Amino acid sequence: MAPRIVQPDSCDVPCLHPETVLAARATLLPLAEAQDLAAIFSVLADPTRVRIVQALAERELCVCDLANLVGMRQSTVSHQLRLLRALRIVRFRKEGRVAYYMLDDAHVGALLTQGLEHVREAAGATAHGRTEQAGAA
Amino acid sequence: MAPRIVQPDSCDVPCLHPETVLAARATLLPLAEAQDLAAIFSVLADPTRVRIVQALAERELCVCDLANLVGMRQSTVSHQLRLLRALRIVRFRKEGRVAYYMLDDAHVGALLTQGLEHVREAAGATAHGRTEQAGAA
DNA sequence: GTAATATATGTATAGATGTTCATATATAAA
DNA sequence: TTTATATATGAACATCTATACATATATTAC
Repeated sequence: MAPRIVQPDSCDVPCLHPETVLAARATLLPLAEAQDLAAIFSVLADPTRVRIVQALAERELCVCDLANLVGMRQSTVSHQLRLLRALRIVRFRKEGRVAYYMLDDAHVGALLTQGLEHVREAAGATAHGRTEQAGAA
Repeated sequence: MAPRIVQPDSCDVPCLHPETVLAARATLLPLAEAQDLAAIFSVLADPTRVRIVQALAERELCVCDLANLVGMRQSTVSHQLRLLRALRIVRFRKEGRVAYYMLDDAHVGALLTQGLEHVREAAGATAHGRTEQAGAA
């Protein structure tokens, strides 16, 4: 995300409203916190993971069932589950050689639900990347 | 996000619990919806954008002030603002040659707030990308 | 023991992303 | 008109990411 960490002493442009910036800086999220936050949202920033998380929010599923559900390779799903496990988003119980995954983070489930409401409200007016040309790009 | 769109007819692995999968498929998010959702979360999946959005949630700021605030080049901020504009997350008013940006999407602001609560609750137990190795990626 | 199978992991790769520099555009000032 | 400046945009580049294939590991069945 940060190819070249240059981060100049302050900036390359002059500050038009130094006092406003100073005030804003007082409530600016610390970088570390911004990174944590970004990390959480990154979890749901992928359609496949969104589906996995949403599916697991309703019932536990084994890996091959998940693969069938989302229509992707077992290894693909396994990689995503590893990521979700590392972030404590999901956990699993093992029964013989079958691993049953379930959600382990109510936060993320709640975020997903809230996001879903927004998408359904907006209903194509806002964040589409499909038919509409998503803004004045 | 989908380098090779292979999407086999169903899957490469057998289904251990066909009925469960069938049930899950009934409530599975349609791909389009999952993509919209992922797109929204992608907005906040970057620390710089998180900071920009959070700052603009409190007050309007011009581009160069924002650049100073987040410690990045003017062009960098401008590119991010373009993205945020395209997704209707922010809007701006122009006064002379100065562009004052402000938040234009309460949804995203709310998501950010909710996410922030979670981060502060978890307080380093969950989604860090710093000292802990946030995932064996 | 061997064979079968569910899951995990190593590696490769195409595509996406965030940042930068250089430059264009637009507006104000002289 | 010329100059200065705030913002936007084009292009390049390093890095990250999501997927796939191949294979390893673990567990059950034989």
